Amino acid sequence: MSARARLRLQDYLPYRLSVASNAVSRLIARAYEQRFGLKIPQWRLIAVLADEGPLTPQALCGRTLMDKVTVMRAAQRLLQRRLLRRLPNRQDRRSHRLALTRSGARLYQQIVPLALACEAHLLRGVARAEVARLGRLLRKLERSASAIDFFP
Amino acid sequence: MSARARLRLQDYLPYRLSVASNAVSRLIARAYEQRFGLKIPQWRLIAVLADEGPLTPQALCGRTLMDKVTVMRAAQRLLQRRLLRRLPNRQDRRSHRLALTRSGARLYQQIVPLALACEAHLLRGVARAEVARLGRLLRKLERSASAIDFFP
DNA sequence: CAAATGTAGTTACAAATGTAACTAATGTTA
DNA sequence: TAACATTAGTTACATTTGTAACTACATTTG
Repeated sequence: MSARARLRLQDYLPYRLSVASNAVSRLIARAYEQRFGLKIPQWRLIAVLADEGPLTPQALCGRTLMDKVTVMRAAQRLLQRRLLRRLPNRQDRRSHRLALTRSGARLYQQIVPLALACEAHLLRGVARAEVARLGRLLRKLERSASAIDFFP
Repeated sequence: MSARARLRLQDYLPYRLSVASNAVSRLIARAYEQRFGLKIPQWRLIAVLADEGPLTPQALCGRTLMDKVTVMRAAQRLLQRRLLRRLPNRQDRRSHRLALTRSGARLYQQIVPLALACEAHLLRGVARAEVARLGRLLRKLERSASAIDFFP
């Protein structure tokens, strides 16, 4: 391939994906920060714990795909604010389970409508079927990108 | 809405988008870093300058959607490595235009095939029409997300 | 079961990123 | 045109984020 290859950044998928994701993250981050004083990792922990009940930090890493330091820092802040508390873990004394407190659960109930409204705003005018396709495609991209350690 | 609202993080679009974008960015970042010693912002400048010719930092902000400090830092590194050089700007003496050097252009020619291969790998098995739809959808999300300053 | 190895959570440090202040030039208008 | 406001680029600082070391417990294995 000696012919002068070219590439338009505007149409380059990784670029488009990054720009779109940054814009969306910014929007969400501001919304949660202003209203509830929550960073995105904190919100993610709350969302998962509300959905699945008490989990170890380890398990939270798996569910949120954030690394353990990120989970740790988010949890620390939430513990300070008494939105989470620690339950002992009999199976493994190195570990513990994190659980929402009453006020954590209340906060969750307040956030959900905002979260759903954000999503609805972003997807306004997009057909349900297309949203579903987008979801599947994003998962596929994620898998393809994670599948390899360094590129061919 | 007093009924106990719920939200599955796994199916929440902003979450999926963020996770997919992170995975892809990671992949690309490693590929460029290892082979060419380039960070993503540096690669973006090169890509745009190769495509459009000399531009001011200001103009590069517009094209790449990165802020001026990011552009500045990327440009600085590329100037050090003599992949870029500065051309004077007669219209405005505060400013200057950035241009690829010969070796910058050569590097670009080396990167393009890798960049295209990365994209192809990510999109393997996805129909052209679907790729096009994805592109449009990502642009739409970006616009919706940028359109408002803070949420309703 | 004792030594070695691995793992969960934590802490400390380094690098990247964003925000705000600064400088020099431009443009605006009274 | 002198004073004021704005803009491009830069620099400095604070925050965020990722990486690597550390501690306590658990698991493996000779």
